[in-house]
Amino acid sequence: MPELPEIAHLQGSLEPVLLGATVRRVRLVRPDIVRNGRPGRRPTRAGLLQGERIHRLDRHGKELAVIADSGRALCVHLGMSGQLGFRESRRRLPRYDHVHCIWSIETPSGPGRLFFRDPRRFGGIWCFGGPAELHEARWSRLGPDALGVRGRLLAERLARTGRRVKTALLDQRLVAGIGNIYVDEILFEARIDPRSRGNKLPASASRRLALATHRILERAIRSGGSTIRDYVDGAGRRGTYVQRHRVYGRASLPCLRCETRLRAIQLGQRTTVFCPRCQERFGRG
DNA sequence: ATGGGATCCTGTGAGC
DNA sequence: TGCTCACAGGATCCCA
Repeated sequence: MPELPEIAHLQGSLEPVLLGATVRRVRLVRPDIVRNGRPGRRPTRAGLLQGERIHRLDRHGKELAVIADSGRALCVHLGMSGQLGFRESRRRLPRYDHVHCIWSIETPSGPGRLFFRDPRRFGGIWCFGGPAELHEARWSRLGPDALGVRGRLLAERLARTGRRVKTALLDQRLVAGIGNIYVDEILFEARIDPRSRGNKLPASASRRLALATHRILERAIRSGGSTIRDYVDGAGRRGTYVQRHRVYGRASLPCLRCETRLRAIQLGQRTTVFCPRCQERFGRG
C-alpha cells in the first residue's frame, strides 16, 4: 500500500515519540514476519531492540529503519496493507487482529506501545546488527531514493533501459520509493505517456520527469500521503492527498487539463490511468 | 533484456 | 442475506 510519501510522513509522525525512547519489552506474535530470521528459530529479543534506546529513524524508498543507540537496526516494510503505529498506554490499539509485533516503550512523556499490523502479510521486519549490515543486505540493492535523486542520475538510469517508463519507475532497483499511485501522478504531471520506452525519452522529457517526481512526492508528503482505504500514520491520522489525485482512481473521468476521457490500461499487471491526449508517447511497440 | 503469469495473503465492494 | 468474483497502495519468482 504505502509508497514513499506515506513512509516519509509516517517517519515524521513517529519521531517525536520514538526518539530517545527505550524499548522495555517486545511481544512477537508472528515470528514469520521477521523475514531474515533463521527458519524455525525465533529472533532474539535484543535483535528486536528489547532493552535498547531508540537513536533515530532512517528511510530509504518505502522502507523505514529504527536505529538504536547500540547501532542495532530494525527495518520495516509495510507491503500492501502494513501499518506501524504508536499509542500511549492508556489508549487501546485501533484493533488487535493481524497485529504481529508489539513493542512496549518508555518515552520521555510516558509509556506507550509501538505496533506492527499487516493483514495481508506482504510486509515484514528485518533485524540487523548495525546500519552497515542494513545497507549491505538491503538498501544498497535499492536505487537512489526518489525524493533526493538528481535529475541527471534518473535520466541516465532510464536511458539504459528499453522498458516502458512506468514499469521502470516501479522497479525499486532503478529508483526507490515510487509505487502505483505516484507513478501515474508523476507521469501525468510530466506529460509523459506511461507506455513510452525509457531509452526513447528526450532530454527535455526526462528533465520534466525528474522535476515532476520531486514535486508530486513533496506535495503528497505535505498532505500526509494518500489514504485509499487503510493507510494511517503513526498516530492513526489519514492522509488527504487522494483529493488531489489527478489520474489515479479517475479512469474514464475527464482529464483535469484537457477534458479528454482518461484511459485505463494494464501495464506490468498494474492498472494504469493516463490522458491519451496530453501525455506524449516516446517510442512505440 | 524484457514481459507475462503465478504466487504470497486478507479484506472489500459489486453484482447476482 | 449470502454467495462468487474481481480487485487492491508490493515484490519476487519462473518461464518464454
